[in-house]
Amino acid sequence: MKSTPEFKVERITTTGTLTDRVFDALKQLINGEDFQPGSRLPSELKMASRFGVSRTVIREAVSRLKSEGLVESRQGSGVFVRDRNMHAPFRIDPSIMDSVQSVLQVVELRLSLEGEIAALAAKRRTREQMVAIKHALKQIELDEQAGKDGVEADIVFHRSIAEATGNPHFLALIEFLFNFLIKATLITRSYEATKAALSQQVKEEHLRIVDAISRQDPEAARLAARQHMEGASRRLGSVDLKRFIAQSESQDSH
Amino acid sequence: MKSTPEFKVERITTTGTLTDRVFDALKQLINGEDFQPGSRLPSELKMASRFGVSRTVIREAVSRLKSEGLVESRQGSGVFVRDRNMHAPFRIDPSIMDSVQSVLQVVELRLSLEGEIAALAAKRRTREQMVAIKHALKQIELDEQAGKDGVEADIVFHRSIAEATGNPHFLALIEFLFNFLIKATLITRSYEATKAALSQQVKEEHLRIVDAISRQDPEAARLAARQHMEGASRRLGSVDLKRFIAQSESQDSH
DNA sequence: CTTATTAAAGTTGTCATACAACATTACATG
DNA sequence: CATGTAATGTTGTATGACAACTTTAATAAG
Repeated sequence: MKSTPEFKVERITTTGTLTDRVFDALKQLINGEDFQPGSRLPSELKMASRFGVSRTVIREAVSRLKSEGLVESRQGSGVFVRDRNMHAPFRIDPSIMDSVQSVLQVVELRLSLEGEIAALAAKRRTREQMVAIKHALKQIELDEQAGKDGVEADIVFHRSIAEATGNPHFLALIEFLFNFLIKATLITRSYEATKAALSQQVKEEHLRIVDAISRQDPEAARLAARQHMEGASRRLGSVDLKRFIAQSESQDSH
Repeated sequence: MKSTPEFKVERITTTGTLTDRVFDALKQLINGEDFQPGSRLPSELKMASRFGVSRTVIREAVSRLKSEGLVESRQGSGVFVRDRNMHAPFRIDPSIMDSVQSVLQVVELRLSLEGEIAALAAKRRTREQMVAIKHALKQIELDEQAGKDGVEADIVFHRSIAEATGNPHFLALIEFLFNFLIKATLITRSYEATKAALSQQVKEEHLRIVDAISRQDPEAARLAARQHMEGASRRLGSVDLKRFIAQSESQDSH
């Protein structure tokens, strides 16, 4: 059992509750070089003293670290840094989504996945799933005609395709990525709506995907989905994103 | 502001600390149908009473829910279920990794990504990154000669390719997936090591990937990486996984 | 001296109480 | 009815106590 490394507390400067702040500080500490897997954090009382907060705050912060899979506690013994494990989640730090580059990186990840998702959907889709996909595509059109932004309908469309992969992880991951791309999707769709030619192109791209899935042609589906996402990425890149990102930030600060 | 829905507490039966158990129960409740985004959880005191635990336990559990992005608290007002947001993590439930099908589904997700990663690495890799990739490939061989299982070296190899994408999300996501596939990788490599012909095939697959990246040929890199991962998946599928999964489970129960 | 047993100290998990800071509701006044 | 004040309710934090467990230290026995 490794000894408790030297505990260096830097002044907590972030905003939020004390628990939030201690959690952030401990997380950084653990992700640093001093606390290797297996090493033991100082006792709750010592940490409370070091941070200048009550034991309650420490316990709440440590409870969160446990949820992140970063530590495990053993009653009577202490709190220990965990090895790489299946409990740690995959996250994208929301605070980085204030740069155009970061948005495009997330878009790129999604782009990579959508091609694969469409190919698998073409292989595995059931009749019912095909009906749902076609219905979702139709709903995009109905929403547009009703004057809506179409973002939710677009998400439902892509979700219906991900469901047809029969692999829940594709669905969960794409849903996860939607969270980061709602604003970007809104931007893209707004831009596409300003030009009839673009709008038509997007419809055709969607149709090509659906057609390939219907025909159960994975290669065509992959290609169509990639081309659609690449087109969307290009269209996103041709819009001045900064204005929208500034809005996004003010919205998130409530 | 929506009213607080009816609060139905089912007897907590799972193991772990009370905080763990209340957290699980609340999470299920929130993911159910009664608590829509915007709705308010009962007050801490009421939940403590309902669950038959102290307010401390509730607070610790709610602190975790906040970390999961599932709720937000407003001092003086209450705890509210959040909309879809960028704070919620992507997780794969470790408990499902006890079935062969689930392992193969995670493998499939990784398979999809590795092709895209290799293609991007071929487009973007720097000289230094190319050196690191070749070095990592050499290290696999050295580890095998030293009698090691080669799992860590294999991970380092794939990691070096993901780094060459220049997109941190691919790297982070593939690292995340490694956590679930360590055992499967061990199984595959063990099986591959039992037959000289297989072992040679894997080396050639690796070489083909590295060659394509070196030549900066994205299509060849994508194809080579997909073929390698498909081969690995087939090889994994031809092993009796159940024995190993049983072992994995007993290891995780400490 | 070595080994085994017991006691003491330390640590996490939970409970209870109190107060600060904030929000909501109820009541009184013009 | 609108406005202001008081009362009540809720989250955030601190403190103290005790239970359940682990580790270390002290003591007794061979």
